[in-house]
Amino acid sequence: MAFLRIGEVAKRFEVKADTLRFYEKNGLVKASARSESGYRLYNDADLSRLSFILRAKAVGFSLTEIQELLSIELDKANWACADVKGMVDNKLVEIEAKLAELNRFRQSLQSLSRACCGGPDSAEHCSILEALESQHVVS
Amino acid sequence: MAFLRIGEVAKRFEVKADTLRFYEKNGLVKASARSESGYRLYNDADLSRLSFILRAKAVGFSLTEIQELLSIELDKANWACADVKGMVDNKLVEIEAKLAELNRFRQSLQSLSRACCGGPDSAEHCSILEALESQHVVS
DNA sequence: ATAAACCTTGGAGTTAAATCCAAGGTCAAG
DNA sequence: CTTGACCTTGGATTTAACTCCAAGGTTTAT
Repeated sequence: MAFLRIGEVAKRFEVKADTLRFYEKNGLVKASARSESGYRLYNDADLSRLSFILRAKAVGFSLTEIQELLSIELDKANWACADVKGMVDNKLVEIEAKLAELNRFRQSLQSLSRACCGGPDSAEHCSILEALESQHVVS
Repeated sequence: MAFLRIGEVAKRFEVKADTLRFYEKNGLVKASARSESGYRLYNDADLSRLSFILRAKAVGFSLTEIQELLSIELDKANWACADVKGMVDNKLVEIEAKLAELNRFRQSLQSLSRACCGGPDSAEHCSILEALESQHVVS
């Protein structure tokens, strides 16, 4: 169980040290120890918590939502399984929706990419909007 | 080709009229006509453009990125097919990555949901972090 | 013909999520 | 024993993306 200081952690996860302090201030990750001189020391558990946060952020969750998910972790004993399951299942629904939209978007861009000759000709006929309109679903 | 005023558009797309004016100010969608008295009038093309913007936003693109994609549309004649294809293919790579991450996240939450009894018992053993750790990929 | 519900503009305010700054303490290397 | 790279805190600033406000013009329903 090696301890890392904030700069090292920042480098590994490609975030600013300031961001880590910001996360700590907002109750997202807290270095579980301090050196004699007050330096933050992160252990493996801290790092997986951070990893979770960054991954959740990458898929579009806000810090508030992430905190909510992590709060389950904080005092598991005071949550009923049903609560946890409900919460997680809600997030799953959101994720499914995002996944569907993302797939749709990908399809559109793929069909555009295929339609586009890719050569030096004018892109007169490469229309993103046209490509997307084929999948259009507005009232 | 019916024209809609800003309030109607706002209602249909579930955004604020202010947001539409904001998008116009930032070069994202502009009502293609105005009434005698100066009211914005949106036509179908405007609406599909707006639809594109909102969908792109929903899958996590910033307004700047969206503007970039739409700028292709603006003066297609001055772009080579290769430029467009390159740009679109870049976005596709980003989308694939996001999709992969989202899938990974979903898997984790699913396995957590399955592991969680869902009953009234204490959630002592429902660990989001544990669930995610099984898929952990940090240096 | 007037109230209620729209719309206009310019500009100010808000929120989330950082990011930066200043003033100072710590630590390893030469 | 000092130089340079770290770290600390509190607080200010920035950026994106809205969101609101004030003062006033327009439309529509009664």
